[in-house]
Amino acid sequence: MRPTIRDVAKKLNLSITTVSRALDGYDDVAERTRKLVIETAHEMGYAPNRAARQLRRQQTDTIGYIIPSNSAGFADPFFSEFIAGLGDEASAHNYDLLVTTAPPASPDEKAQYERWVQGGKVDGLVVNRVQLDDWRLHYLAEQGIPHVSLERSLTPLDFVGVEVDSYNGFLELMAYLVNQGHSRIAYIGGDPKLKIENDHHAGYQAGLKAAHVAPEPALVTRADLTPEGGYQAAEHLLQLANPPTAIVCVNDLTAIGAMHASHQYGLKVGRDIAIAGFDGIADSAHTQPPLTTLDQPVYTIARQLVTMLLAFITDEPLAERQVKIQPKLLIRESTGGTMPSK
Amino acid sequence: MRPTIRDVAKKLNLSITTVSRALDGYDDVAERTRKLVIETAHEMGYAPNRAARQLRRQQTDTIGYIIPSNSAGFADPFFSEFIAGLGDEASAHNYDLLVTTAPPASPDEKAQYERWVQGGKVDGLVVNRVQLDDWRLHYLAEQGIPHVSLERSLTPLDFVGVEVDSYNGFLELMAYLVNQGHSRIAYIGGDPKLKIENDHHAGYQAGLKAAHVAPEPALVTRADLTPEGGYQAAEHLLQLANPPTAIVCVNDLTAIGAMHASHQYGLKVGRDIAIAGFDGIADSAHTQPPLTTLDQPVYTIARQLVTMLLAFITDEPLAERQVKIQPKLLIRESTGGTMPSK
DNA sequence: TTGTAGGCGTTATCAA
DNA sequence: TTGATAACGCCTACAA
Repeated sequence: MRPTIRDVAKKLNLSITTVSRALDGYDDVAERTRKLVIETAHEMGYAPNRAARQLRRQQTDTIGYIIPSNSAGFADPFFSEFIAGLGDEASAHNYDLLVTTAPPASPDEKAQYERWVQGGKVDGLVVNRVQLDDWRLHYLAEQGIPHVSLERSLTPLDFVGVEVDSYNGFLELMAYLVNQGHSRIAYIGGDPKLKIENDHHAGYQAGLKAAHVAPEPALVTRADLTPEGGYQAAEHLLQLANPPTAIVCVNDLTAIGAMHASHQYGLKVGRDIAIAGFDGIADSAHTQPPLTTLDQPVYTIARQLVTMLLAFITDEPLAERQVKIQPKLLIRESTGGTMPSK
Repeated sequence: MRPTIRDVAKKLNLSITTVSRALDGYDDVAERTRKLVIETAHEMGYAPNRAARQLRRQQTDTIGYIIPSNSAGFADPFFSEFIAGLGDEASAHNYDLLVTTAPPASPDEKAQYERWVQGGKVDGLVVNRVQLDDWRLHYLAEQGIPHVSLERSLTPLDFVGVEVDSYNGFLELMAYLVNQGHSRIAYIGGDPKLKIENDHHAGYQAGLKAAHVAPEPALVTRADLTPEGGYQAAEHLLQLANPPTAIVCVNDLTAIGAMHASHQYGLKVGRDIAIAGFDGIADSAHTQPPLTTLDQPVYTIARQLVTMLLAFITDEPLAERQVKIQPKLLIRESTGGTMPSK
C-alpha cells in the first residue's frame, strides 16, 4: 500500500496539516520542519493521492482531448504532433492530458464528452477538426466548461482558440500555380461539413476568381483525408477527358495519394502535373518529389492552445482570446518549384 | 454546479444508497425504483463524480501511456496509430487513457512516471520503445503496478506483453534481397540501446551470415528514426567508395529519408538501389516508389496490449502472458519487387 | 508555527 | 428492498 500523508505525519510526529503545508510550499512552516518533511516524504515514496486532492480541491489538473478518428487504423502524423504539443505544454504546467478517440459526430463521441464533462474528469478540453455547425462547441459552452478549439465553427459562439488562415494560404498557393502557367487546377477536398474543408475550398475558388479562371465543377472532388482517398480521387481526375494540370489537396496525406496515382498514370509529378498539399507534415519534405505544401506549425499551435486553455481554467487574463496564424507556403518540386527542396 | 448523488436522492425522496445502487445495477433494487432513478439522474444531467468514486474504490479506471518523444516536433505516424489503438480498446472497457510525452531515459520521464504511479493517477501503464536495460520496467515491477510492454528488455523480469518477431522478419527480408541478387546490403539502424534496434540489427547480421556474405562494418550506420536521419545516413552510405546496392532501415521513416537521398544522388530506387523499411505505416504504400517493408499491425497490437493490461489490473486470468507476432513482408517496388504495389 | 476537525462525493457495510 | 453511516486521503478554516 502506498503511504498516505498520515503515514508521513506519524513517522515525524507531526500533524497532517503541517506535512500538507510543508509540501505545498506554504510559508508558515519552519524551514527546518519543511526540509525534514520533504526529505522524509521522498524517502517514503509519498506522493499525494490525486483522487483525494481532486475531490477536495474540486479540480482535476487534467485536460482532455478526443481524437476525431474516422477509421480504425487511422494514422495521421498531424495527430501525433498535435498530441505531443498538448502533452508537452500540459506537463510543463503540471497538468495531465486525457486522450481518447471517437468518430466525429457519433453517439460514441457524445458519450465520451459527457463522461468526462459531467463526471468532472477534466478541467477543460481541446477541440479540433471543427465542423461548420459543431455540437461539441454548443455542448461545452452550454455546460460552461473551459475549452479551446483549433478552428472555429460558423455559429457565433464565443470562440477562444487558434485559427489558421488557410483561406489566404490557399489563395497564395493558387496565385503561385497560376503564375506557373496553370489554369486547369483541380481540387481534392474533404468532408464538406468540416471547417477546414470550407476554408480551403473557398480559398481555391477565390484563387480561381482572382485569376479570372472560370470554375469547372468536374475539377472539384472529395476524399477522406487519407492517402487512399487521395489516390482514388486523383485517379478519377486523371481519367477525365480533359484532365487538370495541377491538383491542390486539402491535406498532405491526400496529396501523397494523389502523387502516387499520378505516377501510376505515367506522369512525372512536378513536370507533367503539379501537386500541392496542406499541413507540412514531416514526410512532405521527403516524398518523391518533395511536396509543395502550406505548412502550419502544428506542435506550436497545440502548445498555444493549452496555454490558452489553462489561462481560461485558472481564470487568468488572456492576452488574446483568438490567435490567427498564417500558414507558410513551402515551394518544392512537386509543383516544379525552383526553390531548394530542403 | 453539477448535481451530486445527494441532489438526485433528495428529488426522489430516496436515500443516496438506493440511488447509487440503482445506477450501478445492483439487483436488490426494485425495478420500478431503478427505472425512476435512472431516468431522473439522466434528466438532471447527473454523472458520478470520478474523483470521489476513485477515492472510494481505490482505482482510477485509467491507464497511462508516456510517449517516448525524443524531439520537440516529432511526428511518427506509428504513435498516432498506437494511441488510437490504446484509446479505442480502453474506452471499449470504460477506461480512460492518460497520455503525456517525455524524452526517453530523461529525469523528466522519471518524474512523469512517479507522478502517475505514486500519485495513484493510473491503474496501470503501457510501455513501448523498450531499451535493453530499461529502468521503467524495473521501476514498475518494483512498485508492483500492472504494466504491459511492447517488446521486452533483456533483463529477465516477468514480462507481460507483446513481442514482434522482427528478428525473423529481417531474416526473411534479407533472404529476399539476397535472392534478388544483392550482396552489398547496408543497414541504417537506430539507438543501440533500443531493443528493436538490437533485434533488427541481429536479424540483418544473421541474414548476411545465412547468405555467406561477410559483414562489412562500413555498411552499418545509425540514425535517429526520422526521415532526416535516414537522409543523412543514406547520404553517407552513398558516398562510400564502394556503395551498397541495397539498404535496409530500422523503420519506415528512416527508409523514406533514405529514398529521398538516393533520388538526390540520381539513383532510381527499385532499379539502381533497393530500399526497405519496417513498420508498415500507411504512407509506405504511397511513397514513390512504394516502399517494401515489414508490416506490423500497430493498431491491433495496441488493442491487444490494453486487453492484457486490463486483465492484469482486474486480476482476471490471462490466456497468454506473452504474445508473439510475426511481421509481414510487403514486397513493393522500392526493392524492384514484382508483386503488385497496392 | 503547529494542531484539530470538517467535508469534498462516492461506495460499501450493516441494520432496519 | 431501502436507509443511516463510516470511510477513502486530502486540504483548509480555525483554534491553540
